[in-house]
Amino acid sequence: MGPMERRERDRLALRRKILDAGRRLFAEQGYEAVTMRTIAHEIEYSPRTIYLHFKDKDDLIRELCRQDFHAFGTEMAKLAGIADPIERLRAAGKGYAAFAQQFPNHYQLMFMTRKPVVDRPEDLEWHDDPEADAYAFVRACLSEAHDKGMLRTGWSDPDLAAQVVWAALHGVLALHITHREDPFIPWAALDARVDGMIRLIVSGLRAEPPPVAPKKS
Amino acid sequence: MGPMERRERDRLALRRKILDAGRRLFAEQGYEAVTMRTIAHEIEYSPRTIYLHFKDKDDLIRELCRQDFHAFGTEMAKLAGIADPIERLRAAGKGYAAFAQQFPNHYQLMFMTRKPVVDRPEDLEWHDDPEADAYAFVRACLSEAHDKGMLRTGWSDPDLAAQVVWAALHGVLALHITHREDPFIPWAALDARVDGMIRLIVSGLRAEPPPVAPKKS
DNA sequence: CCAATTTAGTAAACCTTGTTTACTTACGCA
DNA sequence: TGCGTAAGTAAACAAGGTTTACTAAATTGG
Repeated sequence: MGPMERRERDRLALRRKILDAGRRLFAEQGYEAVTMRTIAHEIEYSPRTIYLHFKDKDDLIRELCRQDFHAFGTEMAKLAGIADPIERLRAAGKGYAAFAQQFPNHYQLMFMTRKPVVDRPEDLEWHDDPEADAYAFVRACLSEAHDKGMLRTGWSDPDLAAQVVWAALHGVLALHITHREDPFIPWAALDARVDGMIRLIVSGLRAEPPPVAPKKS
Repeated sequence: MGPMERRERDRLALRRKILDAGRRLFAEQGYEAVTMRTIAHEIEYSPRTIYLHFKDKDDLIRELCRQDFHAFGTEMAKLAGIADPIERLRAAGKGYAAFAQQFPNHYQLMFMTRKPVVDRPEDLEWHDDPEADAYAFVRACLSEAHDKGMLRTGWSDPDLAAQVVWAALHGVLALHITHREDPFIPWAALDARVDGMIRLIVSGLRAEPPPVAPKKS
């Protein structure tokens, strides 16, 4: 543990400090309201110092998103214990909406901001793992539901199904975040819209109970 | 028609010139990429001149949005001839998606940008008119469908239904616009997603054919 | 231990962009 | 003709992302 190690440790500590301050400030005030100068002031370093750790503001944001995506994916994965894939999906939808409601600025950064394409291959490696990637989780639920014959015909492509389901919920949250104060729309309560959308998704996807039920006759 | 009238005419002509240049540039390059200086240069006036017609950049944008919303609403109203309210809704969904696909920057401005609350009452007056307000159009379709018993139980609130339906489609288009180049998601074709969403909406909302059909037995 | 080099950090400047101030010009009108 | 208002401009200001040029500290090779 020579001086080199300590320096590297200090370096990482400062990097983390920048990330933590950035996350906090962004969460509180949103992307545009937080300036590099603000972050620098917050951590008591000069603005230039941030650029020793991140190429630019976008790079910093992207790193925050990366971490948040990962944490979000592992959060989703905790629902893996629910046996019924459609119930699992329902729970995932509730969790997704709760996250967006609790951290609208993070949601905005993660799902409502166009990020220039990244080419670094290492950024891709954690994907497709349902343990860490929320999209893969949803896709897996729908794939399983389809294989068990629980879906209507026409939903055999798990990617298409996952994208439609994701988009449906995203729409509710995106409209809430951008238009929540719009006086033109007589908004129903957000919870009602989220529940309504989940209801729409489930009744739109789920196959009708085959003949009815064995009890009736 | 003295000189005063001519001056007023010139004034309005310049205002329109600014709006036209702004619309064109915004449509091509998006909100952030277009600067007041760009617009000024485009119309061959000094930047200051724009401020004689619009309070600030936001005011200019808002006026563009206002016009576009109105045009969009009247476009929707052309579908009023379709008798079946659910089919009418389906056609409106297709039209909505086509607009977003053709003018993604306008769509972004109109539906994906948070606009400070406006207090001018005259900006509200054209609302609730299904002839000019796309939201009111969708709401009316769903209200009619409900009254004709075409919807499942639980969709008696036309505002909630309209907001859920709108959000579902919006989600597809918003994700397309912000994440279309995201390498993390194996996107299905946009048309497939739009059609899938419309299918999901219709099968999620429409009441099942009552006992089956009189033909079967 | 000392000098050279690398590294971390800073102050000040640069550049772009929205916006305003202070001035000029042109025109209608008495 | 001269006055006042309206249209227009150049230049400046302010904010914010980013860079340049410099300083100081620490590591390292001899």
